[in-house]
Amino acid sequence: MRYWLMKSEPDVFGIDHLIEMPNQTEHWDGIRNYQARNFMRDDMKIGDQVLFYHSNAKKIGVVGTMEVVREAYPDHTQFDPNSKYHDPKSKEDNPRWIMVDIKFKEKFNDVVTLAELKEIPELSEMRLLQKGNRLSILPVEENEYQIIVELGRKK
DNA sequence: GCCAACGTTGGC
DNA sequence: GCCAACGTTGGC
Repeated sequence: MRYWLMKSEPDVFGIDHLIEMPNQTEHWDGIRNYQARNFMRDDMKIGDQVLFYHSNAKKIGVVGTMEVVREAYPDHTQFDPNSKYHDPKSKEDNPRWIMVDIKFKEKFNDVVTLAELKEIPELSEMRLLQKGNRLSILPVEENEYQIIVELGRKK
């Protein structure tokens, strides 16, 4: 089993949106970065555990956890001319972009903020905290995942 | 709103 | 293949 962190802007799709979805499950569409896509396509498996991260928010940080419930399949928004994620270069018979399905697991009482994460020595190697990181999907080490979930549950 | 740090595009 | 110009992400 692997561990991941996935970013989303709460104004667009936050953890509360996920909680309100049918079966508390939603497809993670709109990924248009090749590295992030490759993580989803090649390495993300059913049962993988995921930290839900709010970016561009009043309170930036990890807000809860989710689980992968469906592995990579084509992201339909790439073929929709009305979608902001429309990609005219992507062909139906050879889709460029894919997505996975994610199910809600747990919401912390409060955000484990980015500032807090930066202060924890054990997390100093986290990819999330490295300079210049902009990937919206990142692998997380098991111990890093455990530390963050423990912090969240104490909130 | 600013801007650093990327990633992508396209001319050559 | 190089690289300038442009676009995006995301923290502050």
